[in-house]
Amino acid sequence: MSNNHFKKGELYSFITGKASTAIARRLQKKFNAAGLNITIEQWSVLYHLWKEDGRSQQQLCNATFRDKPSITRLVDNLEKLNLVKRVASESDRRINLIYLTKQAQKLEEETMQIADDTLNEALKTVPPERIDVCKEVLQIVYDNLK
Amino acid sequence: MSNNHFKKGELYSFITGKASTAIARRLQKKFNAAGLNITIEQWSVLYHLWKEDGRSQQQLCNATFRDKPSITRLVDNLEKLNLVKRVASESDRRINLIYLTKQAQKLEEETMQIADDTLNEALKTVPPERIDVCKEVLQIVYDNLK
DNA sequence: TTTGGATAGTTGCACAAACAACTATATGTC
DNA sequence: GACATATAGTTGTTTGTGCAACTATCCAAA
Repeated sequence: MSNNHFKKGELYSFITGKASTAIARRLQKKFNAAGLNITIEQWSVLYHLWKEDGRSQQQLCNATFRDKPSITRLVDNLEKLNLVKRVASESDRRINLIYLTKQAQKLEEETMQIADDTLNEALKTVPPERIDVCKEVLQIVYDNLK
Repeated sequence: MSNNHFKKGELYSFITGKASTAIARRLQKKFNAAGLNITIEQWSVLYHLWKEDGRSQQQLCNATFRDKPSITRLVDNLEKLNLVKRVASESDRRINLIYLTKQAQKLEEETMQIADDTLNEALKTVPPERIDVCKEVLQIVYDNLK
């Protein structure tokens, strides 16, 4: 019978995700301080396009764990910022393939460095093996619920 | 020198908080399925009022890790739902003390049970000692950045 | 070949978050 | 007491999220 392990006082942070909220806020502040005019959510879309350019919006939904309207609007805003371009698929006209602009390609290195720094700040006092356990637990949580 | 421990592929989930997003969504669905007409964010405010009723909005900001405008609007919406009432402090007229209504008091048991169930689903396959490590790491992250 | 169901994407609406600018009240110092 | 400063809360704007309803396209079965 699983772990009736959580006392009331403990469940709150898990649900509200205070840690990831804190990380995201710090990262956003660093982006702003660097004069980078993008949101964390926009960055999370770019992140997956840097890994593989030309994904469809639906693929971005799966990758970013967002629903279709959210991606529609993130892509809208990224297009306004001239960071991506929608290109209709030739083989299936329902599909938009999303491509990075040159301007967006230039952002990869700097923003990844900032993200790296942010995580090092967040985790600087945590031994690597405990980080690994934490990552694994969060992955299991995600797999259990997704 | 800290842990240059994160390879690119690993930092994404930490930043985006996929696990806590998944938990929150599942909890929201369960609230909806139970006919409970409240959001997770509203619930998180009620949560702290159940622990101690009559807190000020500023205290709720600190407790929920939200800024003042966010709390103003959450309290607005909770008031519309007849779940809390703003009462001007006698000693300091800048302060609103927020009190639960009878209707909100009735929600505590049911919603806490649902939250408990949700976390048990999320963590059912995770050994307790690993959960503890994960909680500690997340707490440290929060303390490092808050 | 038509038709019915699935899939990709968009739009409208309500709610929430972050930031800046604002009002009102309190407090400490001269 | 007057003034500067700090604190509590509100409002406006932009951005993002979740849901439902919608359009367009594809595909498979009759």
